[in-house]
Amino acid sequence: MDGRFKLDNQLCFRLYTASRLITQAYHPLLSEHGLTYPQYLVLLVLWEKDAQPVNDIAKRLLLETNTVTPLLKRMESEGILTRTPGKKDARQMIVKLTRKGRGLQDKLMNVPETVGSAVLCEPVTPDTVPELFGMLDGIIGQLARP
Amino acid sequence: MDGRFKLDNQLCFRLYTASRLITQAYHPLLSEHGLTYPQYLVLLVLWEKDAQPVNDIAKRLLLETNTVTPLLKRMESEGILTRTPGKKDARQMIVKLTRKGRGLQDKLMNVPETVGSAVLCEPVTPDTVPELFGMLDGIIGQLARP
DNA sequence: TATATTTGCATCGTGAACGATATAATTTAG
DNA sequence: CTAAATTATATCGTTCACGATGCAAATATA
Repeated sequence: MDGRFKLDNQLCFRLYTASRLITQAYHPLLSEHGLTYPQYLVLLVLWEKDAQPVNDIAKRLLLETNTVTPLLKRMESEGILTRTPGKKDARQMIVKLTRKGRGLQDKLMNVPETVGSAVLCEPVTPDTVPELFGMLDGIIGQLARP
Repeated sequence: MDGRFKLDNQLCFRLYTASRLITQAYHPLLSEHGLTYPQYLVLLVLWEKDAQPVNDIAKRLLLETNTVTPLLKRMESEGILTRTPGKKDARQMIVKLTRKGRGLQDKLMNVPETVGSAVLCEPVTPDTVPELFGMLDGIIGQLARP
């Protein structure tokens, strides 16, 4: 018996599962405001810097525009943001938060801490989280296509 | 400025991205054999123990049956496995690999190592991987609903 | 042994991901 | 100044995830 195919030896399965479970932890907090987790990520990007073209948002999230475009259109129809053609470059769609989109920040103020504390456990503490960040950043840097 | 909403401070975004990127790394290796990554996970489960009911497979992968059922039906139509009603309990569908499903193990023999080595980087080495495993298992154990 | 509850699986609808492809605007070359 | 190449975004098709719901078989309860 080789062990190379054992599920319990797979890094990817752990990442995949941990990612899914944390997303599930966000779900009740976000759906209360009509948001999904990827939509929340878009909000994080736009709260940091408003009025960005689709491409910049996609690059920041390491996603393709064919994933982000429909997501933004759903958020637009919810009145969270607007998509307007750029003036300098008519190909670009500039994405801008509405008042409602900006206002969501106040309503979600407690989300990061709620989820953060739900994740804390013996091997994952404020002390060890930087180490975890470092390893995940290493993997991401290794695999992200530039 | 608070920092709580900074994308770069989010554990979940890192997990989500790392998971997606590793799955992408599997993609060319698996699609060559007509497989997706979740289908590969099902194979890992069945290679370890063949002839399991849907529920056991779902539990092992921490997925719901409404995710696993369509996935298994696609694999069935590819001739990778069979689904037959259980004899003791007629509600259970027993999932069993075909010769083709078992044979895939040989064809995918090099996959774990290929992906594994693609992920290795400065902060993620054979020495530090157990630490990463421990932290991810901690998070999963914390969030998995029993 | 009827009836109620639980269990195992399936169906349905929605929203991602993502490869492949299309389209229009911009930039570059000739 | 055109024609070709590039860029920004969008569309399409397939496959997950997953909440909600349905249904039939099995089990528990009265």
